[in-house]
Amino acid sequence: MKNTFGTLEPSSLKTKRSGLILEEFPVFATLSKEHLSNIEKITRQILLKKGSVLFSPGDAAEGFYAVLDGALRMYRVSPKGKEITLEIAGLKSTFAEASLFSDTYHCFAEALKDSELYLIRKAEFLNMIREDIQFAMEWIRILSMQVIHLRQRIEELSLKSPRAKISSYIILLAEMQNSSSVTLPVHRKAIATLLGMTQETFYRTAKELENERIVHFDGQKVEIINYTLLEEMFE
Amino acid sequence: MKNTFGTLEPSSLKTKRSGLILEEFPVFATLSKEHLSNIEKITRQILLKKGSVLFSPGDAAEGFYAVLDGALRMYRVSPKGKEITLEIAGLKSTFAEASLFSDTYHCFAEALKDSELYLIRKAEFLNMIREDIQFAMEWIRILSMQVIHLRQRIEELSLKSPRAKISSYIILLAEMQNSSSVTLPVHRKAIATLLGMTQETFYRTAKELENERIVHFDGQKVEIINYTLLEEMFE
DNA sequence: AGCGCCATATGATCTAAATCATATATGCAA
DNA sequence: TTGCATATATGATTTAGATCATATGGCGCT
Repeated sequence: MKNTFGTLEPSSLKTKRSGLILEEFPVFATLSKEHLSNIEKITRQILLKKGSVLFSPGDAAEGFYAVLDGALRMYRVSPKGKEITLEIAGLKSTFAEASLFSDTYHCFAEALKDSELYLIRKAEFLNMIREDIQFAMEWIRILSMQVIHLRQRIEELSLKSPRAKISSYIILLAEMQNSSSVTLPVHRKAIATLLGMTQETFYRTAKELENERIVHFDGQKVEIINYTLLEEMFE
Repeated sequence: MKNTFGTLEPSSLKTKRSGLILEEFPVFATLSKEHLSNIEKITRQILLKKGSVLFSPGDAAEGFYAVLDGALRMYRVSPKGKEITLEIAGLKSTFAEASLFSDTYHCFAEALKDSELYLIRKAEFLNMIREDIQFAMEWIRILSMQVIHLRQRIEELSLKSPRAKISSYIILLAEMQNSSSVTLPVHRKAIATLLGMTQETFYRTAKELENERIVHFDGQKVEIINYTLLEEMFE
């Protein structure tokens, strides 16, 4: 099922772009055009077929990645073979930033859809930081924000009830996408795993929330009907 | 029970120290003596009584903290009043680093024991970074490591079975303390909460692991008897 | 020394979520 | 277009962990 590696034909790209592609990434929002353009100079485009594995634990860390199209899942495999999803990187998100200070990757990264990525090369990026204190400060800020975001994820996982977890996740998405109509980055099965529950429980609980007129699911779209009630789901 | 604030008499300090106190902090291990000494110049000593609250959500962020003695718990309170422990900061650990880029704290910090802290002042610290690219690079490395550490916590929480969580936590402690005989930073009740389970489940599961001759509990000490088996507890 | 509080500890019961089982819908591929 | 694989969906049963109850032990305070 999972290819060791897979590439797409460049011709299969939906859109041709020009200029500063990374500009649209929330994580880079505060960077100057010059910084962004400098980053884009040290990137390499990567096209991945759905199911293909980008890297595995122990692989030499080449840098970190920006998701231009598609979605990837980071996961580890326990000794007994159980997969634990660490993160889902959707559209306009970055992942594996910590690889800058590690020789190797420490988890699997697998494309959940056909995906287009930028690899931001490690050595070149570190040089950019070293030579530009302004940029270093920005990067420190970005990492600090990441720490805050991860703490939120931890909080989310600690909320034991499925409805609390799902509500928290939908609110997170709404904040990221800055809209009350959010798009699930990947299929529900993968989200269930990310939130540490079974598909069955996810579907059932989602249906409950829908019956209570708190949210409305329509394919990959989720409409938040009652934001206040949704926030109160944290028990 | 919880005081709004509480201080100890300086005379109650167990030890008088001199020189570079922060040198013994793993997180600062790679910093030069000069950097360390510069950091110590911008600290303020804080003494806290057990149960007192250092900061609450919304309080102006003064900086981050280093635990010289004692232990603190960071937690949030859900709308329904449930407390979620985000982190336990024990001896020689730091916390609230992300406050450098936030105007306010976003959780509660409560002393679980009488504690001695250094507050590392925000503005001064940011200046130190800005004026020293070497130091900035080190701080970026430290934040990156933090990101990795938080991801491990997420993985730990996703492991659903209590024995997997407890095993994972003991291994984490063993790695941090670099020994097969680890000391629990705080009482088990608090650890149970951190790991997202009830005290009862923690005690029971711990006893199981003890009966299976995998670990041995003796007060705050935990002896790892069979490291290999412990690692295999991740189901 | 004595009291009281809280951590530690364990049993009994209850319940929510996992598991097992299956059915329908949907998207992709031949 | 049909067919297969996979996502979505839901019911029945099982079970692990939460909850409730209660007991013991150790430490600090007066």
